[in-house]
Amino acid sequence: MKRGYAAHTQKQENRSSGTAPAAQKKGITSSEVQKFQEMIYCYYREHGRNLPWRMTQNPYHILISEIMLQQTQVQRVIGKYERFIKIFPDFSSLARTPLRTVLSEWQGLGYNRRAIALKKISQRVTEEFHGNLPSAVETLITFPGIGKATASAISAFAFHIPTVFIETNIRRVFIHSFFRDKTNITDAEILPLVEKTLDTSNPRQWYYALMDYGVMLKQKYENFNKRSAHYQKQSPFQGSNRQVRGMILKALAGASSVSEPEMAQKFQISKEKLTSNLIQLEKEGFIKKKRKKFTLA
DNA sequence: ATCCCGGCCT
DNA sequence: AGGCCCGGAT
Repeated sequence: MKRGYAAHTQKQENRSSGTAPAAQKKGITSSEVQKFQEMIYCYYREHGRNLPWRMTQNPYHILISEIMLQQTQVQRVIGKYERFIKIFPDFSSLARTPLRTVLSEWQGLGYNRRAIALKKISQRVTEEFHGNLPSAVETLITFPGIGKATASAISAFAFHIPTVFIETNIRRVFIHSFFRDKTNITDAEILPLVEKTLDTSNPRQWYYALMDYGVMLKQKYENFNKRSAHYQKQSPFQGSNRQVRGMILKALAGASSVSEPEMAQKFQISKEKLTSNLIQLEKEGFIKKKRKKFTLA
């Protein structure tokens, strides 16, 4: 956990307190803002994580990392990220790569529709934006697989724009620091605090610090996010369609084509369940059926 | 069992 | 607002 941090993190000495005047409107004083920033940055100086996608300003690399990191733990992304950007070095490369090749590389990350989204994003960036990823949140959210959190993160990390957003680590920090004895906390309540405490002089570093602090809180305490109004338990994986879809795509990524009976034999699930999942995957553009055999699209 | 630097569809 | 989409590490 203890590790050196990148050179850019040392620039924090002379950051301005540009958010201070606005902070006094809603229940948090400028001195409270300053104290909070000090605490977060103090932890970051000691324990900040040095992650591969934090070493770059390349919008393509940051996009890949942000999509991979959606509901996927850092440790699992690290290995995949470096290999992925080596094999597909830029937007045009990913845009012209067959989906089956991308999906093969995606194996193990989960939520495979993200691979389709990345390819579509790459195609549109290549065709419509001359290979340059837009920097504005309002534009980024028009791409498939990019919602408000991912768009804001990309905008802050790749373009140094002081966007305001919440993801799971940020949420945990604010619940812990500002809503100690409250339950059912909505993101709408948290968002103004995110805005008021944001270090607008270096949003990239600030959000890195905030997230690292949130990771620490989770390791050290119970998960405060259970007090979020948006918290919900995940449905069981065993026996789910997610499991079946994963098995199908894994089988097709490892072979040129597989028939439905072959899959039924291998997976040991009901024919109805297999068929409905195959149909759904075909509808979503993952797979194709040719002469009774299925292949990746 | 629980969670992950969420998005999308209904 | 609530359900679903993946898979692995703890």
